Amino acid sequence: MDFHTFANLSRNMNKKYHEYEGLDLPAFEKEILKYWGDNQTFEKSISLRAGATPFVFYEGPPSANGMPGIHHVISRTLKDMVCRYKTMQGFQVKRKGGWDTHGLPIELGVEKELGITKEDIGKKISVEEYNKKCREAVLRYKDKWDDITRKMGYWVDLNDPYITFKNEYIETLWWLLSELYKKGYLYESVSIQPYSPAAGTGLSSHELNQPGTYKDVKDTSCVAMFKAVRNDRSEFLYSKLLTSLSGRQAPNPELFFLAWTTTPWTLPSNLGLTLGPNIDYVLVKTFNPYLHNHLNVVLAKNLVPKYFKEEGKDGDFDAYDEKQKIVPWKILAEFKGSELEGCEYEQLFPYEANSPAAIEEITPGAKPFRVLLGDFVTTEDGTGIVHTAPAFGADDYRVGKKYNIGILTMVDRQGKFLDGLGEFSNRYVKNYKDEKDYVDVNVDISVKLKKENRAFKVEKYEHSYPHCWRTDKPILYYPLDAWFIKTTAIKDRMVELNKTINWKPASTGEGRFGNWLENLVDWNLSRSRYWGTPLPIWRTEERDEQICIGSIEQLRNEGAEADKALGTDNAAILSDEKLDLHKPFVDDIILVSSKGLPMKRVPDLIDVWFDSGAMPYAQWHFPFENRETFKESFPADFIAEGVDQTRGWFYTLHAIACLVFDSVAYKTCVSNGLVLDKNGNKMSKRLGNVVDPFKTIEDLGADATRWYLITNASPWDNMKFDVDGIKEVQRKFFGTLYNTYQFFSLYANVDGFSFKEAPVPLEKRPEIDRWILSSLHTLIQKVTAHMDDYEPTQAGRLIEDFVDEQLSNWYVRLCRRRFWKGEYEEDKISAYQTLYECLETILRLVAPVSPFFSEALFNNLNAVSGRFKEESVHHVSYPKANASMIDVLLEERMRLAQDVCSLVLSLRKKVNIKVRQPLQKVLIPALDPQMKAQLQKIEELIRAEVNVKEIEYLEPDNQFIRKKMKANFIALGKKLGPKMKAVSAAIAEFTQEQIANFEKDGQYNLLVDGEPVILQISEVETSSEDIPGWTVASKGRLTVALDITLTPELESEGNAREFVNRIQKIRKDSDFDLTDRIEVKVSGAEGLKESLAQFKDYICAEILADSLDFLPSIKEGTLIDINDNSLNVIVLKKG
RNA sequence: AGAUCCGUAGCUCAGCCUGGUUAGAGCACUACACUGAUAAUGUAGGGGUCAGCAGUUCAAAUCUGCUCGGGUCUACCA
Repeated sequence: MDFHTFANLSRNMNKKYHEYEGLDLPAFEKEILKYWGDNQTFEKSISLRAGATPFVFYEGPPSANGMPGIHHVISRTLKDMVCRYKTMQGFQVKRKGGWDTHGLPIELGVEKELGITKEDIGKKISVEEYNKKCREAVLRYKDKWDDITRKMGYWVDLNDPYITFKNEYIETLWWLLSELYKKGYLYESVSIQPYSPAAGTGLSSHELNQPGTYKDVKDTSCVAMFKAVRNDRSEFLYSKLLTSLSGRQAPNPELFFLAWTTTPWTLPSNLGLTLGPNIDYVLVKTFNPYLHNHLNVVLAKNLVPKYFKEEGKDGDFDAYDEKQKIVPWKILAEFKGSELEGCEYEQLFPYEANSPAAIEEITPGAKPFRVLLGDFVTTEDGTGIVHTAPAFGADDYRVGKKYNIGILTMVDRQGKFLDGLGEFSNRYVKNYKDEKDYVDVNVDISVKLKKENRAFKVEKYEHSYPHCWRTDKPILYYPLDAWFIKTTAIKDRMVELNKTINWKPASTGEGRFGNWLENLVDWNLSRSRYWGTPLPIWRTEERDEQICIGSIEQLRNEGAEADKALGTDNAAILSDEKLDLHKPFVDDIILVSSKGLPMKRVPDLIDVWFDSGAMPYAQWHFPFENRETFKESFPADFIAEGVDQTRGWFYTLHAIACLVFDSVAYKTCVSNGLVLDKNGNKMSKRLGNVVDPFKTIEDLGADATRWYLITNASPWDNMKFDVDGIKEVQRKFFGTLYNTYQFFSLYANVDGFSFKEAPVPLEKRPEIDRWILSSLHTLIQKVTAHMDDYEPTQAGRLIEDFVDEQLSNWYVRLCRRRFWKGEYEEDKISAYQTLYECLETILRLVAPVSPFFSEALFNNLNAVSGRFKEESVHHVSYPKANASMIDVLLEERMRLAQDVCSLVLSLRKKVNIKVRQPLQKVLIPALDPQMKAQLQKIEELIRAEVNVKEIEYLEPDNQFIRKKMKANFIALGKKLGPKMKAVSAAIAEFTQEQIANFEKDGQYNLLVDGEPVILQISEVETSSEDIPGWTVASKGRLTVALDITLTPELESEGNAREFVNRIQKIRKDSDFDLTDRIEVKVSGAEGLKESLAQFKDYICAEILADSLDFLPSIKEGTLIDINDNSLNVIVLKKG
């Protein structure tokens, strides 16, 4: 393989096209990688486009602390392909790489490695030391990533990547945050967040979505009874009761609200009951199923059947006793949730710690223990009444705040009850400490409620509940301070801008992303971690003054003022050499407020997703540097990542762009699906079904892998990855293309074809050349349209079909003789030029998908022809379709020819006559003049291909063939409607005479169900059914009949052809060169002598023989057999 | 729980948007051919309740609804 030296050679008429020993894709690729490296081919692909319209692409930063997997290869193939395509289309496509370096996975990896937990940070290891470890860990696998990037042929600038932990990067983040702060979009609030008491840490949504965090668990659930206070507000309920008093009912009837919970431990923190304003509720009279006393309860009407058996409805209350299974019940009244708003109830678990006095102390002025209304209430579970503990649920918190019911957090951060809760004090609400004899406090709570006539139903309930993926313990929702971005403020704008984005597939944008935007909540930015971007907010201890820092310069200025006013030593921390905008250093900086008070940084870090979403700005250190570069590269024309990034990177990019710049961040977004194993299972290390991309590329080649990933399924469908599929691509597509190239170079080298002659004008080229060129340009048109539409799968499949079906199996097969026979003159040159153009164009078309193979072969071709001055296929322009070369009729009739040949060959097969045996005639009914004209133009080609002497056409009006008519359903269906069935049946029954009349008149009157129907000839399809006495085959409208009579003349020619075939085999077996002349001696060919003599000239021409002699006998010749005649031949190379 | 994608031959996928009467390809399998591209190619064959049910329609793989199965994402599942 020496193609890469071509650049150093001047063009040379004697230069040969490189011929290969075999197809070894991985070997190709190694050569090409070296070539690209030596020649800076990637860099030049950008610099050569200086001044061209930019096509802006953003690289989503991978995290380099894990190994790259095969799923990374698919999205990167997609990205690379688009960028290469756009480059070839004339755009300048810069691709700045990047690394995501902050965040939880990195921290956890480090903790695992060091064998520590979060609590140890700052104790066993200093924050400084810990962050240093993180910084070392983030780029642990960078080499592997760089390696796969290179080997898969992903062109991205790895020399100057953006790295999210750099001060410059963080400075841009701070600037963005300060912009948000100025707009009032950055605020602090208590929020209810997932929290792991076992680990003592809040959990990010990321952590909550680790595989296996949601587990099905059985919890003790309890329908608690909250006793309504009788007052003016509730009197209307009590009045319903009094009218239905019965004998056994106490004079002071009790009335309860039923509320369900799967977390009874939250009940001591209860402060409200929430009802749906539009939900129907009923007041039901019944008995307590445990204590059997009289009860009156309120619950949602829909849920009555869940708690009351139909048999008990309006049952006999007086006859009830405890042994009875059927509990009688009766609906006394019905009302909307809204009618109950403001009703009060008695606290369920009154203790010291949650006493009204305590509530008043925590939240002065709060009015707890009331009925509230909330839209989130459903009647799918529970009772339609939601027990509301503001501390332990986000909905609860929100509705609680709205009604000012206060907040009680009766559980501490270790997950145990506070003091002052009676027998429950200091008990863990779940078994967080792996205590052997842990008694579930939820059960005890439920038992207590039962005993006190406060539980209506207690049972185990199975549901999926989030667990801390590190400790495997259930999380709880817990109130924590957090900073938010008020994304809800610009929700409508985000929705509006989203509609301008070209999503591939559209459903990701409209459905998944659109819905997400519709249900937007404010972005919780806070993370209580160590390794990440610090929130740049400093404030006084009293929290009455705060500042958001937007640049390093501002921080230095503020720092210097503090140094002056407070005598701090910020200057040391902020010096150029020492500056590090991470913990713990930033936390050591003390600023000064306008009142002269010290301000400390709030301890929070920000969500890492903000890091990546800010990359359009931060990668250029905007606005501190590169203002122009940024302007030219925002927003992106194109991004692509896995669909799992919809709520990740796609969202954060969109949100920040909308918030700060009132713009989209990207115009087109391609989201690819997952890569599953070949059985459709998700790849995971645990299952051991992960595919190693290094091995795949090493074994099978990047090009075949890329081609497979692109063409096997649309990128957004989940793909079942199977290496056998890559092997198929290798064999089928690359093998065929390679063979075609080898075929071309074999003969082009023999004839010295180097495209030095002027192109043969199209009109002078034979039909088949014009056809393949027409098909080629049609292909270019379609492929370009698909590529522009980000539908590479469609484009790739079309190319595959062209290479395999059209170019290789039709054009080359039919044209073989033109390359090896005859002189080097116009027809042959036309063939070379045509095939050359096809190859060259295909290689340019596939270059974005399979960059290596196309580079190698393109350069091989170009090294000889010198048609392009560019040194890489990736620098040349993408082929442009030339409409004047497209001839639709020509393409149509070639399809017709292919069909005719296929039918004739199948007939030959049926009667067992070899293709080498010539036959006299094929009969084809020409159903209309157009069809006949089309067939006549390709007659010669058909005759040669199927080895028949003549083609005879049967005119439309001949009486010879039997015809068949079929309704044209599309045309007739609309016209006839319900009569369709009857008419189509009638048409199918037409006699030959009826058909003939129909064809003659052009229309036909039919009587269907007594009603006349006039059929036009265009409303039916005619085909020939049979030609009596002939062997026929048909496909659609096309029918062919083959004359299978073998005359002695034909047999004789057949013998001659067989003989040629045998001699050719001997030539080949003897390793003769294509051009070697031979002498042939034959003996024992008595039965064939006449045939061979008759076709001697033909035979000699075919086998390049100077003589063909018949001898009485031959010793040591080769014994061959032709049509049951055996003969002995000697084939000698001359000279 | 919600959203979304997917379900067509043993396997990988077309076809569905825009309904039309024998549902196609490739791989694999079987048989027979062909052979100066040969680790290729051709022809033929077997192989399908188009996940299921219901509806709309003269006509449904195709449109609608529901159900089931698989994947993913999301979740404030009380």
